Amino acid sequence: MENRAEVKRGAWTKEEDTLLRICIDKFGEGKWHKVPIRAGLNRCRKSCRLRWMNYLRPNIKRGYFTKDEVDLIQRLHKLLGNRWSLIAGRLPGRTANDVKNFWNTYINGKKMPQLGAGESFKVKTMTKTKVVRPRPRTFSEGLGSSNVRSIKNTTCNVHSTRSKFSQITRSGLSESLKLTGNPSDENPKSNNASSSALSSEDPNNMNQSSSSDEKVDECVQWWSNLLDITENAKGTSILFSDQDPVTMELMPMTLEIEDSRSDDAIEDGMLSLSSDDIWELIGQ
DNA sequence: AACAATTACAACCGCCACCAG
DNA sequence: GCTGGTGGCGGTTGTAATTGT
Repeated sequence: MENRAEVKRGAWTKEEDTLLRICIDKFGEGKWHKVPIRAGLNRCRKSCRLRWMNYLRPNIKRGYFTKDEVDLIQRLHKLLGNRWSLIAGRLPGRTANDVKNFWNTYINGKKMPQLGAGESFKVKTMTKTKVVRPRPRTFSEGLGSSNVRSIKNTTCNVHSTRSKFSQITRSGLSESLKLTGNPSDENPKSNNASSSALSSEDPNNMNQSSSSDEKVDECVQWWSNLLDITENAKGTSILFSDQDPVTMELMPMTLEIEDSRSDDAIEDGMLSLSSDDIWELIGQ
């Protein structure tokens, strides 16, 4: 544990940056408690990690946010709330701190965003929206409605206008996620992999994989698909069919749906949603 | 030019989850 | 099951730079 009175605080000098960079180059990321000693820095582990993650790490993009980035931040924030690390994970080169600062400065504060050269984007006024936040939930307790029981053993098939037909199946995924709601949260070390996986995502290829190496991709696909829903909700329906009992624990959106539906909405284990339902859920 | 106010963002703090012993 | 160490996150603060008066 660091002694606050003894470690240096405040702005980093170039010399400190150099020492930290050399240390990471030599030993790699991680083992942050050893970094101050290895690097010869009189800084706490957290400070070293933060400096590296937010400033020194290669490929960090600095400067103006582009229109596309702003748009993506807004949409992801609508979905995820203040889950800055998750949002930043979908913005290559941007750090969670950058995104958070940007949001607090420009969007939350209703100010104009910084734009790339030639951009004419004007950020629209944000209104309070219903955020679909992933939270670990179980069907067996707490909710207690008949609907919960009726769709307890389900998987989720998502039909969207763009992806034609996408099936989200997460067999094996629950193991890696330990049955909690947020893929990236539960596996933070996969964030980089998630970002890279997104670059090659194929919205038409959402089928499950049994390989453990591809679990991260499935996590990404889950979020991608959810985002897809928000973009293409017109004419979208979500259907539940009998399968995989753990799947629903990873589907907070369906839980939201479930909570608000009447018994009539479910027929033969299937729940259909109109586009209005979807828009309501995502706060449009 | 001097000072005040505002902006931008780096850095810190406290908390939480996970894991090993 | 408990505890301490660690990594990671979101909220908040500090402060240098910029802008306004």
